[in-house]
Amino acid sequence: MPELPEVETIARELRPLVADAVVTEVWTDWPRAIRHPAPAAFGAGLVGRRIVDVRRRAKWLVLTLEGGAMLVIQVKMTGQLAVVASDTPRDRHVHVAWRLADGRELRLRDTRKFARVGLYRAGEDGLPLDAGETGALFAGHGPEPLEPDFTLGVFRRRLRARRGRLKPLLLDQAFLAGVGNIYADEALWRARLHPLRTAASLRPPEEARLHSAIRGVLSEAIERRGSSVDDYTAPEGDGEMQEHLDVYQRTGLPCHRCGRPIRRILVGGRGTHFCSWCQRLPQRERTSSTDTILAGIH
DNA sequence: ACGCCTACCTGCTTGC
DNA sequence: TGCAAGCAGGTAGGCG
Repeated sequence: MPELPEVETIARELRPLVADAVVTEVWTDWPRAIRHPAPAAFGAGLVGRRIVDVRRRAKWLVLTLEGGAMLVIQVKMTGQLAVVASDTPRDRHVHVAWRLADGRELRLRDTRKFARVGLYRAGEDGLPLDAGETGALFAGHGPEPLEPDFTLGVFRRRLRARRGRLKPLLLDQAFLAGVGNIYADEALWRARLHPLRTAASLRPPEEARLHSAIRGVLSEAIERRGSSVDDYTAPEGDGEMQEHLDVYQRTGLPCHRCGRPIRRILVGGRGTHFCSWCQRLPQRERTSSTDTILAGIH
């Protein structure tokens, strides 16, 4: 499922494929995928436009168009983007397609129809002037974890302002942009922190380990072109990070540090993988609610 | 602020 | 073997 490294990989691979291409027609069989504006205006606003750049913000793809508009694509769980010759038959999971003037077609394929697209006018520094009902598009997102301004000091201040537990916090896009279920579990394993630890309880070295683990695992995953688990694939094919994961979907398999079996619990309804030896929950942070979670199956 | 719930979806896995 | 229920999770919205 695409998180920051997967969306970054899609953006990097899509950029050379569609830069300079001109949209000539927009097709959809699932108008609900179009978040803004109404489907007719979405199509009309795109036809004749040249794509000048493809970037990533959080888990969103942003295609900059000539003339100051942005085509925004959220692939969410199962969305895939590909550029193919227009006469290639569309399978039943292709729900939005952008025909290009050179005979190719950009396609959004999504088995679960969770993906969303939108067309916005680009304002200064990339913020939309007209974000429709969604409000300022990226206003609710936290910092980009790989940007230089995401320093340990910044992370520390944000952690100490929160009272929740680490796992749900890392998944909160308002706390930090781009981390999802895979890399939340991987970062916590690398930092040797239990997913049920509370953010504000971390000691300075633990905060530093987590900061470094988040950046490290996301950078490595980008180098490996993302984790191809379930439906994720990039425009140039599958990534390799799935072969280098330490805990995600490794329930029962030996921990790469200590050899003990990886455990799976449910935290906030999300499957959570960790090593109960390497990532211990201090006695002082145990409560009846942590006991209940830890007593769950797997 | 936070945790918990539901909804959106469908393919795959599990259980009977 | 078949069929239904359960599960997966990114994100938004609602509630307490």
